[in-house]
Amino acid sequence: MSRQTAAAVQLTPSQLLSARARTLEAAGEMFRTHGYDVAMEVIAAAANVSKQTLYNQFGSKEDLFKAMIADRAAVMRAPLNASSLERHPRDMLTDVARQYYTHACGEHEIGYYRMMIGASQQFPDIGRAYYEAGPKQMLEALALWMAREERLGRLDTGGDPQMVAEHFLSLITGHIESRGLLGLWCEMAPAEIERRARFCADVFMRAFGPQRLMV
Amino acid sequence: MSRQTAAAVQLTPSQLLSARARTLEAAGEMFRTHGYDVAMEVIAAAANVSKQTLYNQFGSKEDLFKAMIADRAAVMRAPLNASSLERHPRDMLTDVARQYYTHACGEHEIGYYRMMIGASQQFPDIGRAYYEAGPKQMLEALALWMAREERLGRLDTGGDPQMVAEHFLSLITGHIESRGLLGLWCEMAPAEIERRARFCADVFMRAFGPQRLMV
DNA sequence: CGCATTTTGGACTTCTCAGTCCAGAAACGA
DNA sequence: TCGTTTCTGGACTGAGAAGTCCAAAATGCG
Repeated sequence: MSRQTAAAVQLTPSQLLSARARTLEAAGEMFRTHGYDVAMEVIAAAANVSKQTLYNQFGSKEDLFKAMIADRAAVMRAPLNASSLERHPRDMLTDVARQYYTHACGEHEIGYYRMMIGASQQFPDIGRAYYEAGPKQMLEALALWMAREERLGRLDTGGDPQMVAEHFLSLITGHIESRGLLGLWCEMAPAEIERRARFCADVFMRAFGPQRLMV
Repeated sequence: MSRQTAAAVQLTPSQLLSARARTLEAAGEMFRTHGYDVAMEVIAAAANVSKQTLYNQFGSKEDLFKAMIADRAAVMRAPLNASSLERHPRDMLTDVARQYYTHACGEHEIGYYRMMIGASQQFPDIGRAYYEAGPKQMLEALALWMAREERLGRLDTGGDPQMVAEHFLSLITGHIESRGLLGLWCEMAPAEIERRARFCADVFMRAFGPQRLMV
């Protein structure tokens, strides 16, 4: 409704994107909140575009959905930046957990995840694509880092960094994700985030720190 | 098709159930494999019943769905039986993990879980009901047990058995569940189940066993 | 057996939604 | 400025599915 005048008044970030990118973003938003069943007319309205244009640009609903997924995949990248690689394992792990609790388990992200899960029944290849673009990346980066730390004698994964990395991620995400997916959302206060992040790192260090003690 | 003659030949368990229970089971099967979007006609066919009967008995699709959920909820019960409560923590925890890997993360169960997640967007109260009938029960039983073990000096949860129980469940379920929900299913061989179950119990005992050592 | 209830199949209505068509408006390139 | 391309909105088609109606068949009960 304010599309014509907005450019003259103020440019929000989304208005700097190409028309196609804006359309994909709106589509993502609609798919996220309404599921795949959302009507094309609704998506068109949300994107401030006519239904015909949607079909001109993307061909079909299925293709629009897949284009949106592909667009999203570029966003999810392994958040293990080089700078944090040099820190002490405990700090590094606390940071990973904190990153997750702060950015990756909000209502939006869980909404996308829920949508992917729903879609993976209808389009099986989408589930795989999402896994490989998201969790798997993260997992591999973490396993690589752990293998290196093990060689440095700062961790002891018993020679299976892959499995240990897998379980560290589980430790962080498991329960929060379950609750979020079922729609039981409760925002975590910063203090709670900090407490949980430290807790995960502590558990991990007690189990895989260098001075392991058999119980 | 074989409904009329089967009774004379052989009674499978499902044929001993009441008509209503059989209908609900078939409905569950269809909802699980096709999602909430299955046509009522399809459900009727799967239940060997006419569409009209479905409406006579359940009123509407939504009501049928909710009746099916309520029926399922009775099935999921906390699998912490009294007998295993007396065992050493490590054995007990290994057992919990083994139970999960053996029974609770198969294609069927994950399918139901996926369906609940999808439904919880459409019917928000269903997500909560499922959580409280399933994961929450399990969690509370585990936390209770941990608190007792802590009083006996066989565990050291640092006074927060609730959070520790939560993270133990995460440890077991997290990654397997993620993969399953996205449709990446890979059956685990018994040896793999055993290895993972022991691994989880070991991690836990190293972190929360009585002789904790600060790293 | 005979009456009441339930089930059946299948036609029917109504609604929603993917996808198409088209004529006029807008945007764009030279 | 002019011609081409793209976008728009709104009507339209066709398919699929929820829910209803009904007369005939089956089932159950006294």
